Amino acid sequence: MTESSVPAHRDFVRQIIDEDLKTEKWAGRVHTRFPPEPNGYLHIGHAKSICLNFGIAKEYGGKCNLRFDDTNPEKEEVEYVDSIMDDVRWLGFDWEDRLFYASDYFEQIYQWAEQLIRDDKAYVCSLGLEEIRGGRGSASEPGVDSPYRSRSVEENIDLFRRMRAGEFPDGAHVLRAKIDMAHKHMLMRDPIMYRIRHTEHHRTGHKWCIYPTYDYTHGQSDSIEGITHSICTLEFENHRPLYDWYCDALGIHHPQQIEFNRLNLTYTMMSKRRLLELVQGKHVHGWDDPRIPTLRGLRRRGYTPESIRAFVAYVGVTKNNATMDMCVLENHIREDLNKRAERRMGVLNPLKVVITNYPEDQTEEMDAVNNPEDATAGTRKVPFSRELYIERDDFMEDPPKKFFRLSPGKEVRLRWAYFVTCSNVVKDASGQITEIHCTYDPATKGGDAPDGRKVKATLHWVSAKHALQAEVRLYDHLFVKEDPDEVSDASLDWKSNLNPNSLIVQPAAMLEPSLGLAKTGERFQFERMGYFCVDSDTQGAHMVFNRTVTLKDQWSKEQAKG
RNA sequence: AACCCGGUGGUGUAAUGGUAACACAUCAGAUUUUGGUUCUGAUUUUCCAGGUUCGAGUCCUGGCCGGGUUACCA
Repeated sequence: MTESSVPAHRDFVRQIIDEDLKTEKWAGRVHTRFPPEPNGYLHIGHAKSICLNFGIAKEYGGKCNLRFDDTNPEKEEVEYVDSIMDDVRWLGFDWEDRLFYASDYFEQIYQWAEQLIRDDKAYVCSLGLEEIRGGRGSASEPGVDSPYRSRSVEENIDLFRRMRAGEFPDGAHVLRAKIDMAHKHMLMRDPIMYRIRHTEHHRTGHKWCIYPTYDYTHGQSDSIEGITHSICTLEFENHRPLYDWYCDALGIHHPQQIEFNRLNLTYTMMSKRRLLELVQGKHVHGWDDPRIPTLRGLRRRGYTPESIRAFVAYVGVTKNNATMDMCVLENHIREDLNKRAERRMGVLNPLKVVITNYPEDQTEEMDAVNNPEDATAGTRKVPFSRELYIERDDFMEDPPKKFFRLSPGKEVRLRWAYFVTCSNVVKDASGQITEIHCTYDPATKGGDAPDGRKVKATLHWVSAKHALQAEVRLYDHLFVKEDPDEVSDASLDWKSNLNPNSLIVQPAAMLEPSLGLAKTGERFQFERMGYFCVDSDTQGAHMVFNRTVTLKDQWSKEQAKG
């Protein structure tokens, strides 16, 4: 599972590359690329592609390019370009000097289009959008040839040049490949190569008013960059014949397209379109909302790049439709943070405790271990005094059998401090517990009983007068269903499965004072509660923490059983 | 519907014609100054039917089921 170890198992993509190296298909070269369209933010599904492409390049001593697939000016923006570069770097990958844009190749791609026209493999079609669709036929019936299919090379070249020159309005003409209107692949029935769009492009401005389509751009871009293995997701499998057709028709370097399965996760969704809908519909607070699986969201939530890389390596690469359990992702961040995160005490839902036999004005500094998994993390001092806060869930007046924590007459350990026994429960007029009274055993200082007696539970606590009050945001699954698309009746859609409790804010959690020094992004384990990180909303003394993930919790499972 | 691709425990991934395995999840237990961590054990698997073979999860044929595609998006 560790990412440094060389995996014994070779997934099918690596097996293909092994074979290519053996047969010297590419003269020993391995060159991949990660080709995002800058029309949205990257999510953990993209992380799989990034790790695969950059990872393979690294393993084989090859190269991986970052290339923006920016052929549709209507949807693409610089904002996305910048965020994508930032996310790829954050994940831990480096494209060195190989930052490219498909739009850099527009001139070459245009010249190749003229070449195809001259070779009688492309023509300008002046049918309208609906007519083109209609003419394409259907799965059961072949399409019919466009009346413009037999235009002369001269007329095609003239028309195409005038398209480029801006003589025609949007939609007046398109350039189509001349393949076969009866082909069994609908995609091969004279696909569109160029469309007229009088739209400003985020990089080329108004230089172009005709833009090439994905199919007529992607393989050519790969070819120009000398890519050997063009790795993409399964939904492009159908496009491979076209990819191959263009490379062959042009007679240019012809990379091999390989398709792998995309990552799906339970209780969330990866669709760019739906993520956009969540953001624009204000169902979440932006692209970096810690509840959505964008890389920025996960980052803000407290996920480390290491944990995401390890997770992605764990899920593997196949051609199966696969949905990973969210708990597997959560286990990876737990595993990472268990080793690295220092422990602190934080009471999320405070209940006042008075140690009645503890001196009024006394304060003691207790020694606390920072990380039991890492001796080099050292220790810290935690102030202890007569009035404390403990977790409200750690006390029950009338506990069930398997409840080990504090209840009347029961003795528990306060971590790194003393054994205490509950002597009294104080309630308000409505019967709400307002505070509890305990006595402590001075002989148990530090948390060990010299007489060897045991307690069943250890509680975290914070000294009331030393406590740092902070806002803590508790996150849960974005959706209540494993599969957000599962709805009880057809009038409902996936949004009806949004979890109304995916964010619960604790405005006044009580934290141990050492946390006041924590910086934005810093991660801790709040003992017994989970892993937390300092949110970017932190302003001076007003600190905000995000819960990355809870600790595994046997007691909550016990409770769920009823 | 057509075309393309897939079906191995609950989930994901191995086994590359030779004993079906690993991880997570679930359950039970041990250890524990976190009901965390760690450790031990248990439960549960080759879609179906034929064929080839000494031998099939793997190869072949036919079915069944699931997904993708059928855009002037990528």
